[in-house]
Amino acid sequence: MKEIFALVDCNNFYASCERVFSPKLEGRPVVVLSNNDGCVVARSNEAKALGIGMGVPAFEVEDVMRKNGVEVFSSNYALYADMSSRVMETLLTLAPDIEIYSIDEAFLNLAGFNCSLTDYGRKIRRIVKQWTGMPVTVGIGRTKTLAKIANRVAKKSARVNGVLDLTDYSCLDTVLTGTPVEKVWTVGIKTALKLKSAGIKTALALRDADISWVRQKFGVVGIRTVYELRGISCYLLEQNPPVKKSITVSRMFGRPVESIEELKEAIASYASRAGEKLREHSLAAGVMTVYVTTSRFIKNRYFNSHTVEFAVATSDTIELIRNACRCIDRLYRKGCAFKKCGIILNGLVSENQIQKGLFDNIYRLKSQRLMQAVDAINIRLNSPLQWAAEGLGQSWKVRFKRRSNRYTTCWDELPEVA
DNA sequence: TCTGGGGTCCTAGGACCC
DNA sequence: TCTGGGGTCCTAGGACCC
Repeated sequence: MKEIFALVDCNNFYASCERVFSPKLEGRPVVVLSNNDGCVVARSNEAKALGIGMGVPAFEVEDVMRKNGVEVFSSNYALYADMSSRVMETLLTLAPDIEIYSIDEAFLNLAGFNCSLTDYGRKIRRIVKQWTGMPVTVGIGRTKTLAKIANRVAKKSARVNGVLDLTDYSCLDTVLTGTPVEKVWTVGIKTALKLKSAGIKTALALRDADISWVRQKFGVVGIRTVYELRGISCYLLEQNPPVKKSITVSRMFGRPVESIEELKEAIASYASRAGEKLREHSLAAGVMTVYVTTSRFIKNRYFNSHTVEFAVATSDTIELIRNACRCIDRLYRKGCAFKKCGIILNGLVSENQIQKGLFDNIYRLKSQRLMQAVDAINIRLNSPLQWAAEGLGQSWKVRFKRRSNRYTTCWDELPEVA
């Protein structure tokens, strides 16, 4: 049986999450900012119409936002993650095989559905909106790449009412002609430039490009994209989330950090979070990299990193913090105004496949029990336990000046009905 | 003054082995 | 004088995704 993919994509996801619990935002321009209220990461259609671009620094659009009364929010990850799982659970009732592709997108396998796929797409839209409040768009195609293109067109064209089915679609060539090559999935900024300089400007031109030339210039990724545009599926539905290969925790600071003590507090708190993530996935890390950096936007940027290998893979927060702080001792440079630091864990292994060490002198069982106890307590507490190394004041912490309430995950912040 | 965070895959090139 | 060839593994960096 031939594959049929539907891509269900939440419209302006973060902005729509804010609207669900604040209906007065309906019809108004809404913008959500990244960590530290730095960049624009989501915009309602009204905000897009004002010319506010994706990813632009907030300070660059401050004037236009103020003049037009744009509603501005800091990122509220607790809310967005919870809304995402509500949407995904709803989709699971509408199609048995789904791949959760990102926080706001899922691929559905619609092969074998004996009905009008357009009608089914409309049903998906209606039910997701009714059950979760989230507006979504549905694009349908014979490959993931074509489903992506269908979704993009459905978002832009009011005529199709949020659903476009490109399987057996008579105007497929017209759609591909109207799709700039840089909008094709897997074609990024560099590849698009190379393609355009070779005269390939649309998805249609890429579909009809010479395959050996594509292989030579763009490798197997390029080949797959061309085949996908031709309706030959190269990317299958992946229902089981792949095993993690790395875990990163990094944040910009709320203000420049110059003292080694504060740098250590920050890295300790990221190491603590990294340990939690390891244990959430029942993993242990064999390798840890710590990096520090000053601003990307100054001339004499200082960036440095240091990697340590653990003799025995670990998920023990105390061990992570101790080693991360040692890394900071090596990386710190006096007089630098640090803007960010981070920790990357690699060499991940399942916690029941840890290779024991002959000369290991750490009492692992004890530390394991301690971590279990800490995790269990933190699940129940609103403000989690902290390690002393994380510091008390934490004035370096990221800013979230305009965060909305965590309506769905925090008892103190439930929506109120007047 | 102010510029996010967390991932994956692929490839080329070096190290190393027989 | 003359210095092979083929294979694997690992890593860093590039490119891309949301």
